[in-house]
Amino acid sequence: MCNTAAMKVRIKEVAAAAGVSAATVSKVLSGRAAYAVQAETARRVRQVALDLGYVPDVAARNLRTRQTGQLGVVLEAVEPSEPDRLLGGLTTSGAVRRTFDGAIMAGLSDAAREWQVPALVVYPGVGQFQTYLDGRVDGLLVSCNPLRGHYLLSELAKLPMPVVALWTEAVPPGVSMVDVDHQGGARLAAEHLLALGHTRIAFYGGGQASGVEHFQRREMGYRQALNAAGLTPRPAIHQGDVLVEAVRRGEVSAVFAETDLGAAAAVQALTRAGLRVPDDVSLVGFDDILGAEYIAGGLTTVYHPAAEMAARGVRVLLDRLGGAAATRTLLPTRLMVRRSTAPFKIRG
Amino acid sequence: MCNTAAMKVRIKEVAAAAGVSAATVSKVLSGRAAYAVQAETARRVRQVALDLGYVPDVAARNLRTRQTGQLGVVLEAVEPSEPDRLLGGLTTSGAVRRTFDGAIMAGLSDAAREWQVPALVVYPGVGQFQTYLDGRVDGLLVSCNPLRGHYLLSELAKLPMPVVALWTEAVPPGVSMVDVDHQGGARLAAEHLLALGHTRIAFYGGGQASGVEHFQRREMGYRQALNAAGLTPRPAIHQGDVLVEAVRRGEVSAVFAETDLGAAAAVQALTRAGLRVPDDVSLVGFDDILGAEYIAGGLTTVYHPAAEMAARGVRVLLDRLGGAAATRTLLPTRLMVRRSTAPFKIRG
DNA sequence: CTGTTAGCGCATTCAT
DNA sequence: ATGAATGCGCTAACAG
Repeated sequence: MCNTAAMKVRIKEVAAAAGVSAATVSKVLSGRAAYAVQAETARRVRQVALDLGYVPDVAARNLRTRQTGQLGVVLEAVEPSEPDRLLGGLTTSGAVRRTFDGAIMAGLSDAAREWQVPALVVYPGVGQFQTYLDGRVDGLLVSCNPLRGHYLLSELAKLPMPVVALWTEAVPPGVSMVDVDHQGGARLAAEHLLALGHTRIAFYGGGQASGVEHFQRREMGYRQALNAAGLTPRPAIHQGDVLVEAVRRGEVSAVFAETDLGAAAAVQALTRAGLRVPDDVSLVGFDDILGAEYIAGGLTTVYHPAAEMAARGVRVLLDRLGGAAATRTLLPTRLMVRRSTAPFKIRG
Repeated sequence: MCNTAAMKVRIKEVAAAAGVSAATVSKVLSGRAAYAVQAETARRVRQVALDLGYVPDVAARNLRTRQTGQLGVVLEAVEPSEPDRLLGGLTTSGAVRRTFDGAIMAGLSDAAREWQVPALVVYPGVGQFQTYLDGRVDGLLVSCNPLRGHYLLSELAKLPMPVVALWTEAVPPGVSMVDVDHQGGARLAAEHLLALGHTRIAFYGGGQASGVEHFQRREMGYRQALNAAGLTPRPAIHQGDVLVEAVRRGEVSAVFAETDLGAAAAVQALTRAGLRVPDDVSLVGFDDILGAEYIAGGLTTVYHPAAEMAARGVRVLLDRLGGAAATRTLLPTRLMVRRSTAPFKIRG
């Protein structure tokens, strides 16, 4: 039976209805055994609280206990009017990060549910970092913008609360970090192409020049795999027409694109030039974006565990709140083999 | 100068340092002119507060004022273990809604920033709807899952706080609603094809059977446009091979796909059958998803203003908190003409 | 115009 | 094992 009147019930009313004091109600509902309330009393209090639809007032509790159990979420992606910018040689927009943020929120929510976090608090503006001292949250999860995360992080690190950075490996001391293993994922992609017999493998993307940490790591992984196979990686290709020429000349039989969107752009350039994937050239992407199964009839790509990363971030933050030291975590990726890669064969 | 020690400063300390009472500090920082504090005193107080890095404690303020200024966000999409399901005849996964939720969060954040909402509160589990009575939020924004939104909404409508539903038109009385004009968008798509001279236009998707409100509206818009042109809409096509056959037989020269993902699937089926877009058949999608410019070399589609919808939701909720009545809003869409549509011509 | 007083609702002493 | 008293930090009402 729940009170359908929906008027808010106070602890005093529960106490009165149960014939005990407010203190006892508080003790019972705290759930802590240390308080030692008689079993029968506890049962009755719980029943009455349920009947009355009692929900403890969070503001009062937070004021009293000086903590909230709430975790703050800083989504840099949702900063105002992010200009379109060049990523991996491709013009993309805020849409990329919005997609990413959805996965982040899903992961955070799942983990919060699992670990009984009562609420996630999203501050709309990053604003003054002092804002985070308003007592709304006990700790902070920061989904970093690769292009700007570092300055913000160094500010947030000064706060007297634990901070966990997501999606970057470059964090100040004392800040925990959870990132996807971009380098390892890139290695997986390149090794897949090597295993198919390809030796002329190009990296298609913005390369080091883009200045994006993740993309640099992806390129490093690619180079690492080729080096390990005794091959000399060729310089990254940034433009579709250059790629087309290289394939035409037989200099390239397989391509690892920095991102799935980059792979889609590559497919478009190749297709317009009359080249086919995977018949004329094999192609691997990175991210496994929505729709990847429709790129080149099914893009082989590296799954990017964004939601899992966020979920892990919650766990890491809770551990820190429990007294653990700052940690560094790299999440493994997974190769999704589809139809855009094929064994190497001499072109006829 | 800001206090780098980051120890929390209380209102009393600000008051002492400024040589006034705590009440005066409160009045000054409230910003309300009604309190009439002497200009010089106010200036001094503000300066001291800044110097000391004073940030008012939210828990205390909320307890005293009995409100928080915070808006609750219910993202049904991020419920646990959403199973993959059939949407519009296509198997999609939580990835679809994650993408959507990212846009929602971006829109909410932008609007919250603009309208000075201090924080958005995301409850991890939908749980008991009574939970929302915990005093964390003054009102609720509900991003509805088209397949389950209605039951939850009817529960939330009972809460003694304003509720704004996003992404559904079917709301209980007293609940405000903001949705995208799916029907109008579909009309735009169909009218575009009609204007290009097409008369044999198919609807590709799950159709009424899918039970998804939005898709039903999209199909209705399509039928409306065809009827208005004096044409009789043919039954929706749900499967790629059926579509291929219809095109081959010349029964269909243009397709309006329920979603961009559906359009991508159509492209795949058509391409495999040797049919080309737009040479053999024109194609319009809906949603303008990330990567739409790479579908069929650039998919003509209807832009789905998810972020704008969310932003409007914030405004609507704030108005309700200000005393306004519940409202219903439909957001206009926009046709994105790219390269997948071409004028009708007899096939050679 | 400014200060004093009095709680908001709860969790925690410390008595009993 | 339970209850009375206390105060978390702030703002609203009132007095001066």
